Amino acid sequence: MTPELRQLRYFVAVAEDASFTKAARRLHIAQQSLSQQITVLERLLGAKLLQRDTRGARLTEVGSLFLPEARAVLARNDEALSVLSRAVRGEIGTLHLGFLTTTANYLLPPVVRAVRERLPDLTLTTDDTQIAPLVDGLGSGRYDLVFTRPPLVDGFETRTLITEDVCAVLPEGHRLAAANELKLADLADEPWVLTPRSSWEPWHRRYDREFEAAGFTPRIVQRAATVQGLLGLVAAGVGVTRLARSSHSLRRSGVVFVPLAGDTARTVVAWSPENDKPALPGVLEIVTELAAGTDLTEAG
Amino acid sequence: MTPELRQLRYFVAVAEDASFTKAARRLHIAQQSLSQQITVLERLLGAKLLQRDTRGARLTEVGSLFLPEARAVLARNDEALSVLSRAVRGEIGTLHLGFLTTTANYLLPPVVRAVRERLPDLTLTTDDTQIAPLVDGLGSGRYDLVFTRPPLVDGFETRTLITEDVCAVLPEGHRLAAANELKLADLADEPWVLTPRSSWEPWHRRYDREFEAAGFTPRIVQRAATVQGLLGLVAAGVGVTRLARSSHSLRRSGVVFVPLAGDTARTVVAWSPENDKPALPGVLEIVTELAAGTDLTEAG
DNA sequence: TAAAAATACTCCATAGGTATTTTAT
DNA sequence: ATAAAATACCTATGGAGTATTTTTA
Repeated sequence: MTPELRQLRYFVAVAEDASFTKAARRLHIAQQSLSQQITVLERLLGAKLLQRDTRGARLTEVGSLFLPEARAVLARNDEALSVLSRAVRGEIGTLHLGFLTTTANYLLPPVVRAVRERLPDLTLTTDDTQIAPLVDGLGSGRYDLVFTRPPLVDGFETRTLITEDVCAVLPEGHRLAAANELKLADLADEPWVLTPRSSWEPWHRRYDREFEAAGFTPRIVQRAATVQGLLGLVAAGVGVTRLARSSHSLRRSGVVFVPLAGDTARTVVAWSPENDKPALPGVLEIVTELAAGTDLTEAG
Repeated sequence: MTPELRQLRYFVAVAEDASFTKAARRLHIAQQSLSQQITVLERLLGAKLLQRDTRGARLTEVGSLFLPEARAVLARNDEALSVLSRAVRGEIGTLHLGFLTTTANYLLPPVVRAVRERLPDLTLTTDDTQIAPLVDGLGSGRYDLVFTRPPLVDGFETRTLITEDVCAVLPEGHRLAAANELKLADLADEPWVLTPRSSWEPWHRRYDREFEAAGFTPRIVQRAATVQGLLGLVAAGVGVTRLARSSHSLRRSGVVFVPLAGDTARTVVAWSPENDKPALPGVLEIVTELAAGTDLTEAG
């Protein structure tokens, strides 16, 4: 049998006060109870720790060798509780961040920097990938927070970080390239390049509604899975497309971005409501403040 | 409130087995009791440590941060118990050795060497002084073991380490200096030098008896408190005295040691029967073996 | 439905309280 | 005679057991 922390605490108290009576007062228990507990402890350990006499109690040699040990066990326990408390407050731990490839470009560096500054003992991992594995990873717990573009799927919480213009993306020299602003309907007769439907159905369902609202069905001449791919096709004159303004940072030559009137795109941070990692709220707070205080699309 | 070691042990067991049922079996308690204790622990700590589902239990993030902490507390406790056990076995601790000045000369180095070799983690302090403070220190606890010459006073345990000849100490050129052996009565008419009675009454009471048995009362012409002092007086021709043969190591010129027939002196190690330092029996054993195996008076 | 954990209850071991005795100065 | 600890006895908290229910794959 091994002692309990309570008994070690009692022993340390008696040793410190060299008196059962004083120690009992300090511990808010009766002297008799303390006396009994120390007796139990000594029997448990198979060693006399204290020499009692009529003026109090003194440590035996074994007791004085054990005292620092008992203190160390209690101190280690305090340390454990302190680590736990930091963990509960979300100051330590690990958070896995996932970025949509197109947003990683400008979002990842300031986000990581801001979090590391405010929560230096929190370990962050980052990853950037396509929308489908991102959402999948959020559901499976591979990511705790993902930075992406809605719509996602039901069952996740989101918070909007950035709202930005959506632009028509035209090859340089295109007849509409000089316009200050366009409407989606202006591009009704253009050849289009878009991402494959399979890349993320929710996006494409929204596109469907928006094209329908603009009164046409786009003639899709080619598909490319990535924004870089789309930009390449536009630059090559294969067709036009429609992208958030910040995508401009991925390719600045051969293409022209013209705002589409009234068309905006949101960048959100999303998480699972079942994810109870204590660091989540704090990091969300940091990220929200960051987005409110700076134009993050400028970072790219 | 802070958890008890038992609860930490339970938590670690569940975490290791990822199952309340398996852990409960291993801990020899019912699953229901274990479940209840972990619930209490979690409420106590204000944190969910384990995520339960139908196939067992997994650590939450907070739980996995706390697990190594809990293990560390338990490990520190084991360490404390191991230190205690070494203390009880007398392998660690401090022992204060006191040597009678005249014996320190040849006894201290081999004793300290032998103890340090067999009990390397035992701290020894050594001191050499006159018989009176030595015996006083043994009673007050300032010394745990003293190496001295009997008789002491009642109330101490002793073990004989060395028995050696007692010699008449004569100045060089004395008329009896060439004898192989003398009797105490042969020195009845000599002028004597002795230690002061006040230095240690029990010795002097024995001297009284021995001189009486030899049929004379010595004519004491001078007193000196130390053996070195007596030897100086003898060398100066002031008088003769009587000392253990090993005292020869303190002064080899100007004096002659002639064995006194049938007269022996013992060197003992003494301790208080109230002294319960665990290291005492082991050190006594070592010292006794040392004395049995070597002629310690040769060391001087 | 099956396997695991949670809940409800019961029991009893023991921490802690009160009264008193013992011990050493 | 006093001050401290030990002892004896009582109470009640809570640890552990048994029976049962709940939950989820």
